[in-house]
Amino acid sequence: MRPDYIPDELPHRDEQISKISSILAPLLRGEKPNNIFIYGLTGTGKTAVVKYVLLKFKEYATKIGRDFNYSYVNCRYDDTTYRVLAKLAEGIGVKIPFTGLSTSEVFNRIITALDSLSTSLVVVLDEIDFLVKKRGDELLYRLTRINEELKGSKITIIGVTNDVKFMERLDPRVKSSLGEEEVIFPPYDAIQLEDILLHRASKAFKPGVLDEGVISLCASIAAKEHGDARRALDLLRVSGELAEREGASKVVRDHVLRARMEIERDRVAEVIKTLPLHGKLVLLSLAINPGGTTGEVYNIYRDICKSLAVEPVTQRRVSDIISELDMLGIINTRIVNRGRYGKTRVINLNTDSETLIKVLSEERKIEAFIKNLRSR
DNA sequence: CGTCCACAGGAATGACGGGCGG
DNA sequence: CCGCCCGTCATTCCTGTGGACG
Repeated sequence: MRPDYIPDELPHRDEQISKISSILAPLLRGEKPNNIFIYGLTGTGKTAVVKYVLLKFKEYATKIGRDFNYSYVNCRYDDTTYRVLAKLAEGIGVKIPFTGLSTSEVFNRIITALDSLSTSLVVVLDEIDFLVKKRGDELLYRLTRINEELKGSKITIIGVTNDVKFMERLDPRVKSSLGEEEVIFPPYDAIQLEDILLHRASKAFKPGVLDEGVISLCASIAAKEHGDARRALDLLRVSGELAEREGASKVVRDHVLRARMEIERDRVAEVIKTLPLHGKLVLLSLAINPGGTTGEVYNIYRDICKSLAVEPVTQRRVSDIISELDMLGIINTRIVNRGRYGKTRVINLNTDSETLIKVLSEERKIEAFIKNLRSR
């Protein structure tokens, strides 16, 4: 049930699998496939499909004696030019020290190795938007042009992202090269999610331990949250863990509902932990006064700052903090025009305010303030 | 029909701390 | 190893805006 598990069957992704396969087919004839750009929201199976297809290709290629190599790089974790290149080198069996070389030296070593190997290298750049956001598209540009320098081998790039606007930020030359082929992964609907869950559950759970309706409940909850299969699987897994912890003989619907709460609380707690102090204070103001406008929230925020003897930030900054909280999915904002009474944002919580306050009270500075608040 | 409210949100700039690269 | 650069948080100043009100 873990998110990094790659199943041997991927329901409802046949279309994407066959499309990617046909794009990569030239590999089996020893030719260079087009570069591929893959787009889809989180939990739509992008990574699993790409890994799956490459695995199958590798198996088959080995069998028919048409070998090729591939490297998988997750740019969220390997977010420097050096580390991406090192991963890439790893894919063709070139050892690169974890530090000490200049990037151009690594580049040269890769080129030399590729020339002598005369193979095809497929590079998967997962969450490629992270790389570009941090380093720009220079590396991408060089990678797309590398084939011109190579004699023996060819490189194919598969870029994966969930950022819609990603392509717009690219250099046009990189854009046209990377976007030779595009594959889109639509979100799953509730019925498809149910299928996926059934499929996985048959391997992870003993027959009969899942009560009736448990799977469809997980599926419908996840479908409402943008058809994210990872969320659906997490929900089922945590439900199971919850039931196990309690020594229950069956996983019932109630476990799912509680698992949902637990996941939500963990997620919120995780986000809040990394929030800067003023982010937390603004969130506290929001929890005290849900449904308020920016101005109202700012007044409450200032009061909180005063009683904590903290210097408040400007309203401009608070406005940005609210936007950030919105992006993180903790709150919901809506811009309203109230004519004579101005234009502002109405802010609603996405999470139960009690939960928020409970999590926030773990912050030392805020703890006392909340105790005080409670006693009134 | 023009005003003006209550902000949204862009641009320029700066302090600061950590990590990259030479 | 050390300086510089870059990302983050923040300020200041600013222009933009939909519609109720007079």
